[in-house]
Amino acid sequence: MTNRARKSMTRQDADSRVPRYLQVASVLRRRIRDGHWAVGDKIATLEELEHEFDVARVTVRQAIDLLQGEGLVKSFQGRGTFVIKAVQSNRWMQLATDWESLIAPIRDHVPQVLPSEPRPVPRLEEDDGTPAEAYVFLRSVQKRSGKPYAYARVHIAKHVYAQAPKQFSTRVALAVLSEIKEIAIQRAHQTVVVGSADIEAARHLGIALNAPTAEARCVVSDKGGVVLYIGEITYPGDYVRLNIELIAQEG
Amino acid sequence: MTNRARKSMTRQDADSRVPRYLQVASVLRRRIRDGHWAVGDKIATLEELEHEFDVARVTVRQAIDLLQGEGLVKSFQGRGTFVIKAVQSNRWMQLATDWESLIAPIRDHVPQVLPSEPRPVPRLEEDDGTPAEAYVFLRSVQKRSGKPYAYARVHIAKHVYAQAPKQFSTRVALAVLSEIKEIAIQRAHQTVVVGSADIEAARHLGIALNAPTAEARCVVSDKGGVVLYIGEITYPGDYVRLNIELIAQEG
DNA sequence: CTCAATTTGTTCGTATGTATG
DNA sequence: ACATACATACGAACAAATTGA
Repeated sequence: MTNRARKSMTRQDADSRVPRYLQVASVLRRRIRDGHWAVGDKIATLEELEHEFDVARVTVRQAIDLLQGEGLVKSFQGRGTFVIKAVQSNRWMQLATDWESLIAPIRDHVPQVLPSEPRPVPRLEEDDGTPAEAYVFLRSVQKRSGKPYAYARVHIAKHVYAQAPKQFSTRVALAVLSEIKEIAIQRAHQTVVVGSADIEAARHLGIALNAPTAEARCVVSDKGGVVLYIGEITYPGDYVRLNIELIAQEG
Repeated sequence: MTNRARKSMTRQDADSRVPRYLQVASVLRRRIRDGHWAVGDKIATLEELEHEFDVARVTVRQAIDLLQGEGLVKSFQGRGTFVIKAVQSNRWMQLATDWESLIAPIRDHVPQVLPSEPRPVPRLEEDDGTPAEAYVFLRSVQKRSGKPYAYARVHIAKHVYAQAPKQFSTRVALAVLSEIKEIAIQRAHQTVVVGSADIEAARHLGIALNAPTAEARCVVSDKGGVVLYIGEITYPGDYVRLNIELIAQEG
């Protein structure tokens, strides 16, 4: 590698061994997605991009060839490279921030249940509550128009599961849970972190190993503080969006 | 590439051109981080990993060499590879879900203000409110023990900025905003999505181009529905954590 | 119409990285 | 550790198409 290339590297070196042309490609893809360049626009010239990213001509080309393969842009000799397609309109799987809006949209979803052996209950955190005596473990994939958008690993307290076993294996667990009259939910909370796809998640969501994901962990407990439900749900990173009202609008 | 390797690839092919040994390394790193293997534990054998990831032995070694370079594990001929260091304890920069807990922790933070030319106000969405007449644009980086954890681009309505210009250039804008008595905040909301670092963000946060990030967009408006503040804040993905109470616990 | 500037397309040689068996 | 194949990345030079003066 030349000195010039080295110079532009900082301490991200270690992580940043992702091929340069892929890095460049994603930045360009993002600019198109974010409307920096609209459909019909001419994007920056090879030379400009060369300088901006401090890479060789051929490397920029390689990136643009990728986008061209995706049908996003088209290059014309002597004229430039033009955006010919907008990207992703069906984005955003809304992640809920309150119980009702969490349940409502998934009430009628039909998860595709995956075969699963029992799995030890994930460690509960201080705050979560006290564990139930036994749990049933379920795994499923949720799809929307054929595309998977969520991979769920769910533990349900055995005595809860027993009240509607068929329901739990054909519908979204949280929806079922919310409908069982016999149980009184005292608390439900959710933690969301940015993660990256492990082998399982990559397979079930059809994304690359290590692709960015949002990992939600939802815990529901009853009046006694007993944890009834623990759901770990992985979403592809580019689907998820969270809306949070910090100070709510009045009327 | 051999047939064997090809076989294990699905449609993620396109994205998954990231070198295999890097993919393997991150998965292993993650397992250690998540406690799948604790300090002192022997991790899976080369042979097991070979089969799990369907790569050649040398490729697994390459991944393990990386971790060894990071001081995470150590291999012993004839014995196996052992975890010798836990990873990341100071994780989690809590992202707030209500106004008070958003403000409180950053009240005393001292942002490092970056030079910046004026920038057009980002497009407001339907829901956001009506724009003010003019905005002041500020950029800053927030650090914690030397490490940057947030890169902020902020627009503040000019008439608000004018009430405490010095404050705004030395303290976190939201904190200042919340203290100005003359203005009545009617609404504040925040949107969080999973993104990836562009050139700017990568530079200021010291992470790799395209590394996963959390992108928060916070909008504050006054009684008249005029937008006083628009903050776009980028966090490194592995710092951010959101806690959401869906059904709050009572006393 | 010609000329120069701009911009993409193509090719060569070289070096290093990745991955297999 | 070795031999092999292919991918990534650089720089540089030149070709070909387009545009506008």
